[in-house]
Amino acid sequence: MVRHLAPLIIGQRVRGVVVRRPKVIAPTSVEELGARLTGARFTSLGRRGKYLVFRLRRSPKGEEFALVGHLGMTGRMYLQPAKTPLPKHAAVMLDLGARHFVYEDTRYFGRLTLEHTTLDGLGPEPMHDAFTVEHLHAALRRSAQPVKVKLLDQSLVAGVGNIYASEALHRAGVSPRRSARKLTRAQAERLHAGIREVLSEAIQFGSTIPLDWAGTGKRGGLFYYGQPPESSDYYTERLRVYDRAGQPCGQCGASIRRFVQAARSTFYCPACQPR
DNA sequence: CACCATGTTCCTTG
DNA sequence: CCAAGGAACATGGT
Repeated sequence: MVRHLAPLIIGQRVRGVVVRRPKVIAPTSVEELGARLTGARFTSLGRRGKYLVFRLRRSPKGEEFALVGHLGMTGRMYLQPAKTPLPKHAAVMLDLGARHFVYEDTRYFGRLTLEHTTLDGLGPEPMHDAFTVEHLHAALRRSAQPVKVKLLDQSLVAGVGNIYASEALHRAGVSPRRSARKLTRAQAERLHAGIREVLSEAIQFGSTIPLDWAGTGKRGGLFYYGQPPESSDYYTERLRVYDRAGQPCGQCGASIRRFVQAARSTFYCPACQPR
């Protein structure tokens, strides 16, 4: 998403701001967001964990400030022609002149705010050098929680969500039920590799297929993980366990199982990931 | 009607 | 102070 949006918005000037759901900009107020953004230009766009970090400044030599976005589970961010009406669940719209930047979110779990201190609590980027096997192993040792639950902790490593937590554990051959502190060094190594593999492939996948950035397609915009439609070369199945309960494991043929941990679904292969 | 959903934060309990 | 568990947030799909 960052790679898609960056060239579209960098250099663009915000002419106006419309907030339809004040909740998503909290604790920033509607007045504050409008005052800060109106007249400012985007200078860069980056990402930290699951957060998008927009940088803007109000004049060529003015001080940069950050606008932080998060998509929650159903968020979408895209540009559309200025004349196109806003979607039903548009949360925020930034008027860029000929085009409008739209943040829509059916469940309104996401954010687009000037508040950025939440970034300080994030763990290392999984694809950066700071995320080492040693870091992962040491961080896991401090908790008795099941390893799957710990992978969702964004202070341990930033950016692994519920889908990829199950996927990474399957690649590592580690049971999601295993207590984090009981992982061996060898398991931590495989999990470290599994996390990087699954994220690399997901990013590769996302940049290879024509994603529906406007979220208007049937398969819902940002990414797709269901059954591949009959006549499409794009949507080859890529998830090995997530949402595949009852289906055979691609590695061993055993039936994939689902159970609930910390109120989230976990999927695993009982044969490849024994307790 | 019941249950499920890609996430985070807040509250309570120990 | 911390860890852990559960509810809350809000809407739509099955």
